[in-house]
Amino acid sequence: MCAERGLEFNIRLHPLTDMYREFKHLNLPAIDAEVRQFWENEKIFEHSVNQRPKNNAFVFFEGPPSANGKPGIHHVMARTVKDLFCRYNTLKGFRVERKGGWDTHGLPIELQVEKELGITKEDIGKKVTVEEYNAACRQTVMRYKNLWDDLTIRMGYWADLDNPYITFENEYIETVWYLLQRLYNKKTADGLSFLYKGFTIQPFSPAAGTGLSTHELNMPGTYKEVTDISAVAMFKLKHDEASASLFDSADEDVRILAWTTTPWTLPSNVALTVGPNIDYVKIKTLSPYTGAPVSIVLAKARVSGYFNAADENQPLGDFKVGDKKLPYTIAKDGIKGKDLVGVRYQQLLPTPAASTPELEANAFRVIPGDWVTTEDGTGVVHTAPYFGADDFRASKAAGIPFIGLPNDKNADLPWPLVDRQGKFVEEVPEFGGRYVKAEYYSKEEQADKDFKPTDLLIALRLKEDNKAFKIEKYKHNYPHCWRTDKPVLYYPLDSWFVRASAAKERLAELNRTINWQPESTGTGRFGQWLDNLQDWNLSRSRYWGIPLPIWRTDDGEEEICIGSVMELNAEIEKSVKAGFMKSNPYKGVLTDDEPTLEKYVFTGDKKFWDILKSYGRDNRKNPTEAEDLLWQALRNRQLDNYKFRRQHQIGTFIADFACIPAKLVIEVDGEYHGTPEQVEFDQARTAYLNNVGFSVIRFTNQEVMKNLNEVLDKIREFLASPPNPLSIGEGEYSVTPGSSPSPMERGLGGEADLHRPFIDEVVLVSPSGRPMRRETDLIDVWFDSGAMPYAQWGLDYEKLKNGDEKPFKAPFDVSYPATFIAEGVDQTRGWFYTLHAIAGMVYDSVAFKNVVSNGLVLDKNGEKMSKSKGNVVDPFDTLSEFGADATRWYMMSNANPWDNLKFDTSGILEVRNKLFGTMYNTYNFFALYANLDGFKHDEFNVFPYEKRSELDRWVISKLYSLVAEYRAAMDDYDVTKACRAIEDFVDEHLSNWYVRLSRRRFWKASPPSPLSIREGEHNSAPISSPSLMERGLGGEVDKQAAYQTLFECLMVTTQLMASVAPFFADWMYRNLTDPIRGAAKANNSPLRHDSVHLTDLVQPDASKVDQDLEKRMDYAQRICSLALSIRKKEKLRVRQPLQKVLLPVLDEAFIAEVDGVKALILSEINVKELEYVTDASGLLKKGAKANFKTLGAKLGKDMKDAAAMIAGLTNEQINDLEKTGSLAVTLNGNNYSITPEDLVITTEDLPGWKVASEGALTVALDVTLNDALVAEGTARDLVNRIQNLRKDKDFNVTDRIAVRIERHAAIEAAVAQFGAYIQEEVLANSLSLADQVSGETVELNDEVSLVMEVSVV
RNA sequence: AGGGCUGUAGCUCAGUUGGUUAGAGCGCUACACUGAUAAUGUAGAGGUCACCAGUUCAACUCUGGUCAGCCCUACCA
Repeated sequence: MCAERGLEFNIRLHPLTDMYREFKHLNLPAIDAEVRQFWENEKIFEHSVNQRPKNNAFVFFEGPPSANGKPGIHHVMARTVKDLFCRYNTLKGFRVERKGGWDTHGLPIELQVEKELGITKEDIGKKVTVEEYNAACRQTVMRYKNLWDDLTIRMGYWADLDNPYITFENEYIETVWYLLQRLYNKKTADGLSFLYKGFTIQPFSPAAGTGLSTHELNMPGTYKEVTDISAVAMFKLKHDEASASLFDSADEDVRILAWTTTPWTLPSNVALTVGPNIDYVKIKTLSPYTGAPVSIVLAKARVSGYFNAADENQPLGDFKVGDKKLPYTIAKDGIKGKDLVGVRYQQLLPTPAASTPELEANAFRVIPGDWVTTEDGTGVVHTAPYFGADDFRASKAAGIPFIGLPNDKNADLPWPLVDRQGKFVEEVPEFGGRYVKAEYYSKEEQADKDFKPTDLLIALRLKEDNKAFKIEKYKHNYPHCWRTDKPVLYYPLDSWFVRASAAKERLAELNRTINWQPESTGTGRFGQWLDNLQDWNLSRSRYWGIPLPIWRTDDGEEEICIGSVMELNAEIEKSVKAGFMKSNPYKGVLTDDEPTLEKYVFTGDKKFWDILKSYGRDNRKNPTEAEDLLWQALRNRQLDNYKFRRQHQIGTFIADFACIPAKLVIEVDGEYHGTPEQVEFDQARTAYLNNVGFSVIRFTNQEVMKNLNEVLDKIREFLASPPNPLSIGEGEYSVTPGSSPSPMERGLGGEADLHRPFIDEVVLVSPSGRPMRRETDLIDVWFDSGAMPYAQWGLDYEKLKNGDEKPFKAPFDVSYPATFIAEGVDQTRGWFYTLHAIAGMVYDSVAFKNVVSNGLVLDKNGEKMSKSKGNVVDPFDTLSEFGADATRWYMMSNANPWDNLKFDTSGILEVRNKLFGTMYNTYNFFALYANLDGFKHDEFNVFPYEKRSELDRWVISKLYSLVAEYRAAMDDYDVTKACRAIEDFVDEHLSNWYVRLSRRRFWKASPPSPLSIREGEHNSAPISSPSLMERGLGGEVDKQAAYQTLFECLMVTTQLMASVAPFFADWMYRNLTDPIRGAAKANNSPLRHDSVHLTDLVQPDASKVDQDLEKRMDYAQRICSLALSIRKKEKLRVRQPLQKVLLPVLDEAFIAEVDGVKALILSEINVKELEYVTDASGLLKKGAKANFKTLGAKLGKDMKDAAAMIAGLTNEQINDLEKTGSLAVTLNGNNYSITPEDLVITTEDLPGWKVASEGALTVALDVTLNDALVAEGTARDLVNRIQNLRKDKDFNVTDRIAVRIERHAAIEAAVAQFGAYIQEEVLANSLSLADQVSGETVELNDEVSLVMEVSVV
């Protein structure tokens, strides 16, 4: 008996014995903790990556999270997907590097900072400086980094956290600049740059004086239902060649109707847009407000919106202004939109100051637009390009000029007629100076009884001038500025764009090579988005983000786009020479020859490790005077024989002098240490060194130079009585890079920062010698994330100088493009798009080959989780309660990752019980007996498969079918399918069939006892149920086979589970291999690895799969199920043996197949004989049903009649058909020949037997009992009762006992005939009947109770 | 508004190229088993496959439309 059995679960990393560990309970969180510790101690993650060859990479990109918010349960979901495919491919032998990353820029961070500082955007630069503001962002952005790291570790997400890329680092920013420069230099076939400045119509809040991002526009409550004044304006046509067909006579007043909900845009109207394929009509009617006769043009489908059919063809003369009935006549029908294109009209509300010849020549005409509909309005869209994005596009496409006040800098882009405060410019007649929206006036002004919104005034003007057809109030949703709560205008703003539209086709083409999971996201959401790709607006007028690296002269004539810090430096040097700048603040930043200590130390990054050393070497060569002086006194163990080192690396720092044995660091400060940043840096350094056990003594240069002896005395003093015991000798320091506070944690920026405001101070010189200033925009943070494949490595200046197309640091060359990425489906147009767009445009490549987009995590009622609803699930609580594995498995198996998950912890419980509980039980079962028998798996002495029993070979076959299925699903990135296949195997096949049927094999022959029946003698035992010999090989050999089979099942299943359930699988693996690992290591065998995550994934092995065997076993399972259901119906307990089961023969192979599993069946259903019935017996009554699949194709319309006919076939007809192989049939005059394949033949009945059937399979059971059967049943009941007593009394499994039973007629026969059997089963040395027994009273059945005495001998 | 996903048992989900008895697990009910035992097994009840039309001999499956939930993108005038 294992020493550990009976003890509570305890954590132990290394087994004390060479036995299999046994456990009392399954405790997944405890397993997590144990394995986590093991991974950390043994650096399993690092090994799992490093042991794989570099030239066999599976490339994964981490979509960086932003650490300014807390992680949620949905992150567990997303990261599980990422983690498991990385693990899976590691097991397949790939090297899977997982560089972590942090997204640090963006509006959410800025908004959070503004909230915390209590400021608005307008205050930046006033109440706080840009520098302070950005410093605050820098601090905020990593606020919850610790929580994130904790989650990463606890959920078992393997990623390199020590070495992340961080988007605010100079090196990252620089690489982004490089990419932008490539876009800038890239030209379309027409010579247009891929990075250009242009006008765009953007949401704009005049009240706040700022543009709004789409993010801001999507904030809750932004869209409000408002009532605006809408106008249908009448645009009077000019009579010319283009419009001639619309005129009946030259003096006819023909007008086009157009509807608007923003009348204030009418003075800016320059075009009318019609749908080219929409039908329009000309109607003769009267102007409703003036009564003047007019001919109007509008979409035919919209006529009913303005006219009542009853008024058609009524005399016009009857109408009086104010009448509701407006008579009309359709004067011309069948006008297509395209017929209207080119027709000119008179400007509706002219602004003389805005008039230009260009405008007169090219504006005020009808243009086409595909987006025009006839759902409302008139089917004609009033088009004012400055105030509508669609309008803007349509006008541009049609070559319509813009309208506005003359712009002397750019004649093509006149100033809008509405200014940035939302007022009409003064030059607009009648309305100049008025706010275009009523809401922009103060409450008092709006409350005035004479107050009229501008829209209304314009509408009234139109009415008066006979230019309005209909004025009415209109309710609709309109976006509002979330900050000021006032309506947003769409307004033209200067922006920098990426000309993505020019790469549209290529991007779509590249997309078709990507494997999307699910596919529909790629073809649907993403594909269609690409098909309608617009240019990418990069500009953001914010502060905390990557600055646009473009400098321009004031007139915009000369400009430069900077692609690296190296280039920036060169340009700054020129500028310094030209006198535009005093000095170069970026000197030395990021250049290879001059790495700065601060740069590398602050990033907390591993890559500086080596550089740090060389930095130290360089310092040694160029000591300061004071350092040199001190060194001369310390070197060569001069000072009390202590060995000192100079410029020595300790952790993440270079110490000026260090005495390792004494754990002392001596710093000699130069004058340059006076700046606040350096003081802070020094303090941080001291804190860090103290933290790792070093003391720091600090001297100034002066102290050393003037009083060297005093300095030396102080050092001696310290060495004499060091605060720390001299416990550590010279050797390794386990100081991990990254453990020092990094700048993001400390909020340091510094002058060499490429962010605003520092970069804004750079003024460059143009080729013609004029100053160039930076375009103040930042770039869209999405560009940051899309640039990560390149920027995570940074620029390699050597490659850059050599003109390398991809001048990025190693290992970029083997890390691009990604084999696999994963992220939430909400990233489709975010990260997925930006990755794709940049890769496609810059390198004509995909950025990723396979992508899994996962869905949302909703609460259990299917509602979105939100703080306000209070239904947010804390991932840490979940992990603590259920463990990482059950949570991960639940998330992957419950629904496809791309479907939304209704997160319900009862689902996790289910997974825990069903899968993990079953695996655990199965293992514990194995361990219990393996320990009892001293079984150890021997990798080099595997019992040949072909000699194992049917049952063993069957489960092995199932196992390797599972391996194949699993690998296929995983290779297809379909983890749900893979998980479910494993669940099915573990529960259905391994536990419920294999282990259940094998139980006896493990305990029966052991321990050896005088009374136990040798397998070979089993046939002579009174019980005639199938022997072990029949089931398998029997005896010790069979037992070894059973152990090995079960071991293999557990081991392989464990390995398959390892990707999704990494903790449990490793725990299981180690439990299974602990007793043999020593030997495995010595032999270098497959199980030598310390962790399952270091092993090689089991290969599919077709030779172990036996389809026929699986089919046989399937018969066995179905036959048993049917037989048991008969027992159930007849109320015959399974312990009661029955004499015979009958099976009608289905086909020729049937007998041979069932014979193979006959023993199993008989044992399982406790029946003595199995007999096959054939036609010849005459017992069978057959029925037939049509096989629709084969017959349907043959018969077509006659199918229904055929089905009825076949159902009516007699026994003889069916037998005939089977014998002759065909049956001629005539249906509805058509002749057909029916073959046996066209029928499904079933056995309907076996007269006189109890029958059950499923499909074609039928089972009949002989339920008659005789005395012998009853006695045997009773004997088994007795065994059962005695075993219960053994258990109640807590006897050991191996205890021998004596049994005395009260004499009773009901059991006499059983004991007389089956006494030996009973003794054998219950390990009884004696069994006797007595008149007087003192012991427990046990119910044998409803009528009989017995007293039994059971005692250990 | 457009695009996408989803809709099958009380709940969570399967359902292959269309084929006639639509499955699994959980839950529920009943029973069995009792050397895997705080386990396990068997059986039963439970369905208008969201709705409507169409194609077809035959539709959960294909087509069109409607409805509902969710996501993304959105000033349709």
